[in-house]
Parts: sequence; C-alpha cells; structure tokens
Amino acid sequence: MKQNASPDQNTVAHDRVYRGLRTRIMHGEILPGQALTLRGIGTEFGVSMTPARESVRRLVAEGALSMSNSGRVFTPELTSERIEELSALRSLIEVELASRALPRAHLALIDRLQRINAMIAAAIDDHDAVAYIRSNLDFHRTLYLRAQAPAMLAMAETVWLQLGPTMRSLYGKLNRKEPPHFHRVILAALKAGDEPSLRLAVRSDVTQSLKMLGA
Amino acid sequence: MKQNASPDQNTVAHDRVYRGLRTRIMHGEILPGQALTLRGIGTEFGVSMTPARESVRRLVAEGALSMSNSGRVFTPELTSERIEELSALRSLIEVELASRALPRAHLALIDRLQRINAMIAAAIDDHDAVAYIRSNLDFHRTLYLRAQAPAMLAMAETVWLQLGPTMRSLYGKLNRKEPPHFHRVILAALKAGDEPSLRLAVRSDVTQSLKMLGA
DNA sequence: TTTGCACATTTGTGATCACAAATAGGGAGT
DNA sequence: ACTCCCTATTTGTGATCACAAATGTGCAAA
Repeated sequence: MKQNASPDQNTVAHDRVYRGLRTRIMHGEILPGQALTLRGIGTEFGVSMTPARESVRRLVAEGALSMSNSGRVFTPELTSERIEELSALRSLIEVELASRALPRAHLALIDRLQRINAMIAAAIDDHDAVAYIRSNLDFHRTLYLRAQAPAMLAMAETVWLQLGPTMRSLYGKLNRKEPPHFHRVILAALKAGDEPSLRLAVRSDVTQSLKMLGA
Repeated sequence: MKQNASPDQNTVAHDRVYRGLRTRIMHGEILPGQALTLRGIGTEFGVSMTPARESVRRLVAEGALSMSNSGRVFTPELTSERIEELSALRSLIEVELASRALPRAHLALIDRLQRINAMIAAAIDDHDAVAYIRSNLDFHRTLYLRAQAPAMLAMAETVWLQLGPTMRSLYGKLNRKEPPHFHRVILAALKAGDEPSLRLAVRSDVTQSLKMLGA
C-alpha cells in the first residue's frame, strides 16, 4: 500500500475529494444536518483519512460544513438571519459582477445563457431539484465569467456553497412551473445594454428566493 | 511520543498553527513571495507536519497563501488587477457593514473607535508598520462587529487576509504623518447618524490605499 | 574553465498507527 | 420495569513513515 504518484494538481487525492464533496454540497445533494465521517469519506473516495480530513477542513473553512466541538462534521442548518446575510452578499457581489460583464456580453454569450435557461426548464419538467440548482448556478456563473474578476467570482461561489443545502430544501417548497422570471429580464437587459435594469434584475433574481423563506 | 489530549477547540494543534500564521499574514509580517515549508512551520509551532499542512491548506483556500504546482507554498504577489478587485470587494462589503452598524453605534462605540485611532497615531509615530496595520484593521472590525452580520464580517476578513502581504509593502511607500483622514469623517458621520456620508467615507477610506498603487 | 550528469538533500503527499474522547449498548442492582 | 455504570465501538487528532518529485551540490570529462 505504498503507491504514491502524480503531482498533477488535478489528480491529487485531497483535491479530488474536495471537489467531489463541494459540488455535491453546492448542488444540494446532501441534506442539511446530515452527518459525515472521515473514514466514510475516505473509503468512498478510495483514499485514507488524511486527504479526507484536509478536504473537510477546507469545506468547514469555507462555511460549506459545520463542525461540533468534538469534531463531528455535518452540513449546517442556517438560521434565517444568516440566510438574509448571505442573500445580501449575493446581491452585492453578483450585481457588481453582472455590471462588469455587461460591456463584454456579446451575442454568443447571450445565446449560451438562453440554452442554459432551456436546461433549467427541462430540469423543472423532470422535477429534478439537483439539475435545477446546478443549471441555475451555471446560468449565473456563465454570465459572471465574462466579468474577468476571478476573486469576486470565487467569493460569490463561496456564498453559493454556504447556501447549497438550504437551496435544496427550498426548491421543494416553491413548486416551479417555468424558469425564473428575472432570467428573461436579465437577458433582455443584456441585449439592450441597459446597465441599471440589469443591476435591478440581478438583485431581484437573487433576493427572490429569500422571500420564500420569510413565510 | 504518543501524547495526545485536549479536544478543546482552542488548543487543538492545527487551529493554533492556523491562527498564528493567519494573524502574521494579515498584519503583513510575512513579505510577499516569501517561501514556507511544512516542516519549518511544524518545528516552529512544535507540531508535526499534519496540522501544519492542514492550516496551510486552509490558508491557501482562503487566498492568504499561494501554492505552486509542486506544492511549494509562499505568500502571493498580487497583480494590480487583483488588488483592484479586492479593493472593490472591500468597498462593497464594508460599506454595507458600516451601514448596518450605524443604527447600533452608540457613544461607547465611538469612544472606542477614537481610542483605536489614537493607537494608530502612536504606531505612526513609532514607524511600526505591523502595529499600524493591526490597529487599522481593529478600527474597521470594531465598527463592523456592531452590524451583527458574522457572515459578512468573515467575508471582509478574508479579503483583508488576501491583501495583508501587499498592505505591508504599501505602508513603506506612503510615509504617513497622521491617521487616515477618512477615519475622522467616519466618526463624524457616526455621531451625526448620517448614513449617506458614512457610506461615502468608508468607500473613500477603503479605496484610498488602492490609489497609491496606480502610481 | 565550463558543461553536464549523477547523487544527496529537501520537500510535499498520503497511508498507517496509537491514543483520547464521545457515543452506544448491555447487564446488574433496586 | 427502570436506572446507573461499565465497556464496546466509533470517530477525530496528530505523529511517524515510505515514497516521489523537485532542487541543490559536487565531481568528472571535454
């Protein structure tokens, strides 16, 4: 059992485990409050406890997981105050990202966004919550990538990560019939090059999911 | 060599190492580009490589340290584009935090902020860059703590962490004679309960240090 | 003197192990 | 039947070790 190789940064064990857990959490595939064990993660990914612990530590640092005093790890159940904070952060950062992406948003990008929007509709028809969340985040990320602001995008993704588990349970409550209304408004504002209405549309799209929770 | 104890979350080894390195980086005590080794960190803090690696991983995840393809760790040298991004993030988040703190800012808080401002002046007199950065961050953190928004404050601190090493080298260039001008404007706006000018003052204070870099 | 190669050293990575604390489970006493 | 204590078992923590890649060093050949 002494094999060791591949310093390639995409095949190192801890990174593989980290990314695997991360996408699961961000897509809401892990229920809030669900417990995780290091040995369980290790055997699942075929690695020892060491890389499992490193990835868990990293996810805890990013707020994607919580840790009790005794070191027990689980996905956090967010309070409504924290959800309000995180939504406000999404609003602040994503409005800025959209604003910076606007002058670089050409037709090819708008086409891609429309195709992603169609995938969101398909996920809704299939009642597939994970696919819905994934393609919804994909819509936003595709737009923000044009902003050429990697530090800001990383911040936004960290916020998504923290909201992941609750977004999943939120999805069940709203019972969607069609893609988010404000996605179409965003697309229209992009085509028109209208920055004020783009900012408003992004802010509305981000904070709309919060409203479900006040009830 | 089999001692092991104290599950107290403030005495666990990796957390001690993490906090030790973190404050050093945030205060600018480590020069940009300086290399770090896991074994070096371990012996310095009296622990083995395992907790040293965990804390380094966490700091890398937070953007406080960079890592080459081969795993070499060093404090990052930021490009001017990244500094612009991080300053914009500071502006967005800290303006919001100050705005939320305003209705809760009573006289006792303003007194504390004035005392911290005096400490900044003392650090300037002593030509102590580390003390200057530390008390400057203390000024902002003390204000933002009143916002009762822990997620936002954590985000802001992450940005500070990423800017830490460059703030230090920035300090040498500006050769201050007195505490930042906008700190007094912030205090005046707090006393007057004037939210618009508070927002403007925080934005100005945050982005002012950026201006040094454009030259 | 300069160049190139081989070897030693340094360093990160991950597996394994020993240990402590927390948790769970079962048996004995009332 | 209920409660309490003692003991598996589970789980996180950190030290140690083996290994590979990168780096540094010295020696020999041209």
